[in-house]
Amino acid sequence: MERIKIFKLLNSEVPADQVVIKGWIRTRRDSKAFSFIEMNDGSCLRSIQVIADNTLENYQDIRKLATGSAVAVTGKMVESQGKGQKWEIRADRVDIISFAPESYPLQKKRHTDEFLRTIAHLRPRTNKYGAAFRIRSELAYAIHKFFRDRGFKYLHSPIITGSDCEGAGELFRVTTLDWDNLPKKEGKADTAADFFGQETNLTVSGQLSAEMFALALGDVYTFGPTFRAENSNTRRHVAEFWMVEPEMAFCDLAGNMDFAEEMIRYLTAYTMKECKEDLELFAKFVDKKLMSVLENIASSDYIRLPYREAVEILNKAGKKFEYAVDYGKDLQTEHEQYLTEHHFKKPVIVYDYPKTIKPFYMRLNDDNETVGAMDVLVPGIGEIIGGSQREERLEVLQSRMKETGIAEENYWWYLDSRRFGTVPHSGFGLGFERLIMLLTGIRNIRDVIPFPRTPGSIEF
RNA sequence: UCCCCAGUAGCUCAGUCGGUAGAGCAGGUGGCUGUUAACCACCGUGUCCGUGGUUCGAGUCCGCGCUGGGGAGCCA
Repeated sequence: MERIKIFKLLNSEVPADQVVIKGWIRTRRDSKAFSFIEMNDGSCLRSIQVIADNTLENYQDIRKLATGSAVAVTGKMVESQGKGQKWEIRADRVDIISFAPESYPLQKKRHTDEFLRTIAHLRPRTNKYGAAFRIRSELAYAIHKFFRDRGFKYLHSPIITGSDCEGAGELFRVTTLDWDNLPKKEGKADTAADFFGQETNLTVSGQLSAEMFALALGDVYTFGPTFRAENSNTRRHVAEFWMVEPEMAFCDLAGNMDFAEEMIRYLTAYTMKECKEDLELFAKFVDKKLMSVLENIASSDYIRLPYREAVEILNKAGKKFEYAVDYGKDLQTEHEQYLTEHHFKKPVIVYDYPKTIKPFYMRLNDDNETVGAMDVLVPGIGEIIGGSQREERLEVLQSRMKETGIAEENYWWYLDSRRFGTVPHSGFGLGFERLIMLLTGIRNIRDVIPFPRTPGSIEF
């Protein structure tokens, strides 16, 4: 008989004569005449209750089943006599697939997130992490659906790159050179002898590739892993994370902001609808205000605020910041928090930043002083999206590269796009893990990615 | 990288003024009950993160280190 998933059984309207379920035991409660077994197969948050009668031939072994053991149960699904659940399985057979000994680290009680990080290979078996990673999976699907419904093409941008896009942080070097016997040239590693004949790194952004394809396919997006070798130790940073980067031809900054807002709203509403049960766990145990936060993000209009006005608001705030608010400096965490959590109490899109604090590819505004950049800031997380209208004018781009010390010869192909049929275009990057944090209320990024990579830590 | 905090049983923690450690949960045994992270009784559990020092004596005080966490910077 074919196995049926618990998710399907629990949502059934009618009883079933014979079903087979396979999963892991969460807890067992024994009676004189029978045992209650809570079984979970990961298909949903809820477990199903199995009644194992003491007349079963292997009942003595069943009594030894501890939390974490794997079993296959064949039986009838009937209405539960007890309170607390609609259905339960009356077992005709309980086949033990494997035992989990008492050394199984997960107990039927709450563990700290810190402890669970040390057993990241087992934590998806807990309610909380199971829910988080089901939501992660649903969100990945929702992202593809969102773009596909809007005619976007999915671009696979390279993971190994020779270019240092936007100098966005430290890079991970990729090499096949023998580190114990490094070929040298003039005292330095001879990168010409390396696999690609030059220095190569893991990508920090697929943006430049995406721009090339936006100017061919119209609207594209990338969605894949990204790497930053920054030595940052915060609850919002990991060295390997996933980024969503749409790039849209014939789109200006206003269109870019509209699209970013639409996307976050869509993904929030999608999660509220499709991940209801799992979300309720977070609303109950992680962040009591989660549902009203999500409601706010899904339905309110986001504030649009030029950088200059943001600085004015902060200066008039009458609040003493640790870092002074100064036109020409980037907004600090405390400034972003003030705007999103105190002043507006909703997502804020800050745009038109001074060119001095932004990379070369952002479009220069007519004031010759600011660029068409935009950051979406959300309460609790801070920057979740960073994007811009790209500089499509060849000469302006070239002079910006000169100003910022970027060598043109490495970007000849990028400049080609401005030589041949250049058009206004825009795009942004959304941190996938930060989105999951926002939607679940989980406070640490290490808890929304299966196996987090942080400085000095890559156990799994 | 900087600042702050923490590290005691498998897990979560307590440990007073410096006198060699104890609760709950988990585990084991028995009982009871259509139970709900069940309940009751009994049983076992320690490199007190490491290292050096102060002291008659250090889980406790001091130095250094390691690990974890929070905050900042950088950013998504």
